[in-house]
Amino acid sequence: MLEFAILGLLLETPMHGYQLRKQLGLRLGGFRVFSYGSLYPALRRLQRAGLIAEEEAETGWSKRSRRTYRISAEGKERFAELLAESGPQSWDDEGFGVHLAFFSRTPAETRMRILEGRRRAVEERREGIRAALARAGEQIDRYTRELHELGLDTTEREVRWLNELIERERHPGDEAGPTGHKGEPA
Amino acid sequence: MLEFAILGLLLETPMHGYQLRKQLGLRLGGFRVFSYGSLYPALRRLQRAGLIAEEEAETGWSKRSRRTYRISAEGKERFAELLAESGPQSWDDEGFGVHLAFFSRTPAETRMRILEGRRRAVEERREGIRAALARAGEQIDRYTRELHELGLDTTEREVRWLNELIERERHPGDEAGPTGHKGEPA
DNA sequence: TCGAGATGTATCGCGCCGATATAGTGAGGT
DNA sequence: ACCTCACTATATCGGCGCGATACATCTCGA
Repeated sequence: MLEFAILGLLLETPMHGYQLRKQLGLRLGGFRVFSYGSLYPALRRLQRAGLIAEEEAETGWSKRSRRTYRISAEGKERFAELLAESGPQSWDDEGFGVHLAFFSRTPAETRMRILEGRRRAVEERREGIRAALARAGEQIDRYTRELHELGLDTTEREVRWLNELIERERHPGDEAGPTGHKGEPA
Repeated sequence: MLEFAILGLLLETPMHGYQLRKQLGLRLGGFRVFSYGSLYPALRRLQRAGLIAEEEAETGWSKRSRRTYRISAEGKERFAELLAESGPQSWDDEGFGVHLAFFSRTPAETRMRILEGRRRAVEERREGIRAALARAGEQIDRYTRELHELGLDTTEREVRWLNELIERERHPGDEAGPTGHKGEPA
């Protein structure tokens, strides 16, 4: 997932590690932050695989060491492949978020599969919570119950949110309304 | 976190790994599921540390291998320590959820610190999202914006939810109303 | 001038994940 | 009577990401 995100960012512009991490945080909207302990190893993996390359330091560097990375042709291919894929890793919290960050570049068909897969995953989580809430009945810890209720509310909202996105995917061109994503009847 | 949860469950009743995992899923309401690849190593760590012990198979087992674990005196002490602690690991999604699952056993003072720490963490995430939304302005990807808006909504709700819990901690005894956790004025 | 804070790269140990292997148990169907 | 399927149960492996930590440079204002 990190590698996917790195490729996506480097596709737009070359960067070095530090910038990459900031951009990652920005693009992912704080819902996910990767640490350097993940980032640098990931960069080396990508480099070893030939998907990214270090840029030559054209400017006459005095001291300060920085390595600017640029995506390679193979990297672009790989990114396109990853973009078109959908599977369990695109449905969990993290994978979905990262995929969504590059959704404009994602083929429409894949978008649909990811959205529906995600919906299924969230519905399953919701049912899990419902089950726990029901099974535990009266004897359940008060705080746990509250947490479950929050979880229920959150998952229900996300399902509704996904339904809207899916609906819009099905009827493109209805995007006229200014951010009219609140106020649906049900 | 896993070890904390295991101790908490074993405090109630001895169990073997498989049951432990199911209970974990149930108690945590599906918001968190630990895999066996985490569970069994954790059990061995706890056993090595002397916090849990394997029960002798009293019943004349024929074949089926199962190991029933029971919490030790040291384990109980350790659990009490963990219960009373609060720190960054109690404020992230996972840590908070696990802590909450044993909140009834948690000292009131610690409950307060955890609740407030969590609120702070969620508020920070919320501000991170707001910043990303503002900074990106108009040029931001449509889907990313939607995701951020969902995240904003979710974090705002969680803050409100936390405020209610905190308020109730401050005024114990007002628990009369039946699940009246919806419909607060602000 | 000098120190704080941002920029920048890097590594280490460890916890957790997903996949996988292995196998006993119990209920239902045919 | 037999078979198969789902469930119960334990265990390991490689790999990824985390938090902590270390180190060095650059920038700007007191």
